[in-house]
Amino acid sequence: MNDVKLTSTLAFRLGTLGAVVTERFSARLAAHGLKPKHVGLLAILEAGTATSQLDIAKLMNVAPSLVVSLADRLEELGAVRRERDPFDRRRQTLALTAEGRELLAACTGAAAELDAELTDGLRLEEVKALRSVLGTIAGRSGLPAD
Amino acid sequence: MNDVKLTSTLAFRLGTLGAVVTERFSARLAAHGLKPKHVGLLAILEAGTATSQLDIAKLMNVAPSLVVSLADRLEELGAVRRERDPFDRRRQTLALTAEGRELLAACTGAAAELDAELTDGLRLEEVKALRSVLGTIAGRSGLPAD
DNA sequence: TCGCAATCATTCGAATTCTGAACGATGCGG
DNA sequence: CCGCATCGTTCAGAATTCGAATGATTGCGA
Repeated sequence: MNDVKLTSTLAFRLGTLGAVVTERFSARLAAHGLKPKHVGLLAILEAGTATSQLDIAKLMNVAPSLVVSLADRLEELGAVRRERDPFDRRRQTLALTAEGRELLAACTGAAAELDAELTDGLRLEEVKALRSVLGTIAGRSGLPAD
Repeated sequence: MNDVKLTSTLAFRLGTLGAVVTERFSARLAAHGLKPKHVGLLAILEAGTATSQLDIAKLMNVAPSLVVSLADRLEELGAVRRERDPFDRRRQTLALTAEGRELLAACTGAAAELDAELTDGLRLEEVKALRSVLGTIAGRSGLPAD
């Protein structure tokens, strides 16, 4: 008989740990008036992976209508400008403003702080290995790998 | 200047990856009529970490009222029996039934399958290291460490 | 022993988050 | 020019979770 513990499976652990970490990240982001998904959108814009709202929705695995409200909020904060694509006026292009870059940097800093808490006491090589393996798993799951 | 990418922070990656993995786990669980939290509850019962609903709620970082509906569902499936604690009749203790054990085993198997998909192609030592590090991070975050 | 505050489970209304089905505007092939 | 697909938007509602109110029970202090 196989007596694997549920709590030691990656599936369960990544799920629960992900929820806890997101919660903590979200708490830090609250100071900036943002939620994790807002920051995820900013990161996509900075990476240049997508600019139209529909493409962003696909990258984020999220309904296009959700991108609308995320963009609304970000525009309200001056982090993002909405521009009609002149070559296809159906498309709304989202452009990162200078404030948007600052905001993203601040939020990335918050994430880095949280990282420091999470990995406190761990050996550097362990953390590097962790990042590396999570990167490959993420990449294989359709998420950005680096 | 520090040009850390948001997507490479553990905070963000654990969050997004956790969401994706939970989604996939949830899809497999649907065949058994359960959600991840139901299975988490069953795992707590099997581990014997808590039996009263309130203690379970604390362990799961969840409102007591949510445990009620989770337990309702599990009782409905015959996976769990509700018994009044004879020494404190305010307390409802949840007891795993034989079916509950089977169900948990099946769900743990589903998680293990998912693990295999996630770690396919990775070296065994990498996976072991991943489990180990995630275990310590989880333990430090108030989650079961093994 | 009586009464009162605390504890536990439960119910229920509400907040949050997200999706999916419309709809209008725009682009494109014939 | 017309039908049809695409994109953004709106909006109703599904899903999940919490928090406050309630009732039953307990334990404690006077």
